[in-house]
Amino acid sequence: MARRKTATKGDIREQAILNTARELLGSVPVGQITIDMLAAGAGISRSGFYFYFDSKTAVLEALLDDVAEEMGAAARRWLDGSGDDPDALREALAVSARLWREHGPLLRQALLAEDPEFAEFREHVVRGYLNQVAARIARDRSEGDALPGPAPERLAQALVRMKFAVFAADPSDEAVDTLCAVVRRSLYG
Amino acid sequence: MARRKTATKGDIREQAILNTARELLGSVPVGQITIDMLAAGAGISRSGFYFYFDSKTAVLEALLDDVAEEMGAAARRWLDGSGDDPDALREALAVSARLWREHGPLLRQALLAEDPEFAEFREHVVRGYLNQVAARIARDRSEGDALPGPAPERLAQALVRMKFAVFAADPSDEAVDTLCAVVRRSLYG
DNA sequence: GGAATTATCGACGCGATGTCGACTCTTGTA
DNA sequence: TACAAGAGTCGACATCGCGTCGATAATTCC
Repeated sequence: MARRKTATKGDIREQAILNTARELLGSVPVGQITIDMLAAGAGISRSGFYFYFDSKTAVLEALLDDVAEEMGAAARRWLDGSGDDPDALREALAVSARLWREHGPLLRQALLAEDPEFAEFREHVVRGYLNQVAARIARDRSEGDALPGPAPERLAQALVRMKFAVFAADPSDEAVDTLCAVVRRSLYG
Repeated sequence: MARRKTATKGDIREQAILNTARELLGSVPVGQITIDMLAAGAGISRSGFYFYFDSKTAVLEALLDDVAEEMGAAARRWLDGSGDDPDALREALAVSARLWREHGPLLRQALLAEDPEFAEFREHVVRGYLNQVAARIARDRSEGDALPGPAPERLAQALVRMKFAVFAADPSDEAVDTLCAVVRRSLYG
């Protein structure tokens, strides 16, 4: 569905800001990225930046949006399956690890940002993910595939947060193995 | 061992700053605490603050030092034991949860601060804790108490980071139960 | 080809940080 | 006890990053 004939100048600039942010995240601690840098990278003045985004945080949020989607897609297969499915689980974790490797600074920032607006967004995303995992656990339990134990929501919270925390510190393949093992043991014994 | 006759004026002020920080942490988001507030709370001018601390971060670090010590002490009993010891484990986790309830903002801040100096301190502390847990796991394994599985260091990392992440989000008694269950299942089946 | 809309900038005011030099206490000691 | 050295304190700066405003330039659309 063609929305507009040509990308407006503004669209280009907006992308330029986003791209600059992506690049900077690779080399500069997120806390030290300044609106000046973003604007300069996009070839506009600092005050011009505000035409496109309300704040630095808004930029990060836009970036995070994309990554969060990939993250969700990566887990879909395991989430939709049932019973102990090592392959699906490992694949989901492996993709997740890759995303953490590629977007570490951004995701780490997302994980702990104090900014209320940002925090709300994060909690919303995490909450959704948590619910899906909890549902998966409840399903397995009711079908007799998974062991009884802590409430599904609680267990989901522990495992999901473990995943985030471990990948934040070390998104390696070994970490994937370890998480796989802990998750399977916690759910299926 | 009496070190000094009287606490010097400076010592008192330093404590006053620390106390002010403690109080503020209970009511103001850590990111919004300003040196002004700290100084005012201690009854000195903003520039006077710098006589005692190099920065806001230095104050937080001093506070964290204390809490970290309590945290370590809380885990000692379980760390020094061996085999599946639900009581010791639960007690360690329960005390930990209490500390998170009491010092949540500070600990959360510590968990994610970007400040390089602070981050180094944190990693040092976490690293030490990780090693102790890894040693505990290795010991249990070699004595045949714990199941084989991922390398002790890896497993320790996953479990410890899970603990931090879960308590950061929710240091409740239910969380203690859940963590207890996951840890025991991961180690002893 | 001119009115609306879109894009851009410089200048301003704000709040926080950190530094400096000067001033005032305190304290030990000659 | 006087007084020098050090401890403690402060106000005045200089700096930086943020966000806003009003003016202006570029573009699009009728």
